Amino acid sequence: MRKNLLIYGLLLAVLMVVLEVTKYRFLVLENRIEIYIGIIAIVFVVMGAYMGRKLTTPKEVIIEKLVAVPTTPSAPFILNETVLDKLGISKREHEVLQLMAEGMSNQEIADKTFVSVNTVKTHVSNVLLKLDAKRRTQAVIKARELSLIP
Amino acid sequence: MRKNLLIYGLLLAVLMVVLEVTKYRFLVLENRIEIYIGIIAIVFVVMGAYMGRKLTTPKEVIIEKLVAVPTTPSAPFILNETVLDKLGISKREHEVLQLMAEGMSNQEIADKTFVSVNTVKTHVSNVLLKLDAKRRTQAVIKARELSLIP
DNA sequence: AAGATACTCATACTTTCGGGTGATTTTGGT
DNA sequence: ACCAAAATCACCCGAAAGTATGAGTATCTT
Repeated sequence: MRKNLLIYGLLLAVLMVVLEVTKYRFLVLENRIEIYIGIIAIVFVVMGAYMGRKLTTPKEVIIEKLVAVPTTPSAPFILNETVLDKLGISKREHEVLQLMAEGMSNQEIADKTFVSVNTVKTHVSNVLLKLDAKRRTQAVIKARELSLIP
Repeated sequence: MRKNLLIYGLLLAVLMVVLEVTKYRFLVLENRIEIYIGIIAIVFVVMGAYMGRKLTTPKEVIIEKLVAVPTTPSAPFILNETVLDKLGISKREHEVLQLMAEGMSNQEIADKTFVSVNTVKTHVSNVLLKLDAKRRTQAVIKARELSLIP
C-alpha cells in the first residue's frame, strides 16, 4: 500500500517534469490547453481508479453457489488441496481433522500433537465451522467426501 | 453506472470551462504551471478513485459451497452377519450404529427411530462395549473395518 | 410356563464436546 | 521492518455423550 503511494507520487513528479519541459510547445499550439487538461485528467482518473481498487475493501453480499466435487471411492487417496484452501483449512487444522477421523478424543489429539487440549478444541471448532458440521462425526464424513482425508 | 459516467463527463467539461476562463490569470503567475497540474491531478485522482470503486467493486461476492459428488459408483456393500452376531450386536443396535455412522446425534437418532434419547444411549453404550470402543467415532471406524456398515 | 434375549425407559452422575471470547506468540510474505 | 494469518492457550458455560444401575414389557424358545 505504502509502496503504491510512493509510485504514484513519483509518477506525478515525472509527469510534471515532462510537462514542464514540453509546455512551451503545447502553449504554442494556439493555447489549446484543453487537450493538455484532458490528457492529465485521463491519466489521473485511471491512476485514481486503480488506487481506489487497491485501497478499499469491498463490502460483501454473500451468495452461496454449489460446486460439485468429484470423488473417486477406494482409489489411492489424493489430498484435494484445492478444496482444502478453498475452505481455508490450515495445516494444523487438517492434522487435527485427520486424528479426529481416527477416533481420537481431544485429549488424545493434544497428547499426540504436544499442545494443550484448549488448542485442540480451537482447531476442532474451526474445522467444524469451515466444514459446516455440527459434530466431529459429521465433519469426518464431509472431509472424507471432499477428499481431505483418506 | 451510465448515469455516473455522464456526471463525470459533465464535471470534466465544467472544470475545463472554469480553467479556460481563468487560465490567463494562472499563466500570469510566473508560469507556475505545476500548481495548476497539481490541482487537476488531485481532483482527478479523487474522482478516479471514486469511479474505480463504483465501477469495479462487485456488490455480490459469490462464495462457492462445495458438495461432494461421487463419480464412480461405490462397490456394493455386503454386511458381514457372521461378525455381527459373533459380537452379539442386535438389530436395533446395528440400526443405531448405522445412524451414528451418518453423523447423527443421539437426539436425532431418537427422533428417527421413535424412541427416547435414553434408549438410544443404552444402545450406543452397548455398541461401544461390543465393539470395544471408547467413543462413537471409534465405534464407527471399527464397524466399518468389520463390514458392519458401508 | 419358565428362561433367555431384546427392547424400552428412567434417573443420576461423570466426562467429553462445542461455542464464545480474548489474549499472546510465531511465522510467512511483502 | 511490518502486517496478516496462523498457532497457541485460557476460562467459562451449556449441551451432548457416555456410565451405571434398575426395571418393565415383549418375544421367542425349550
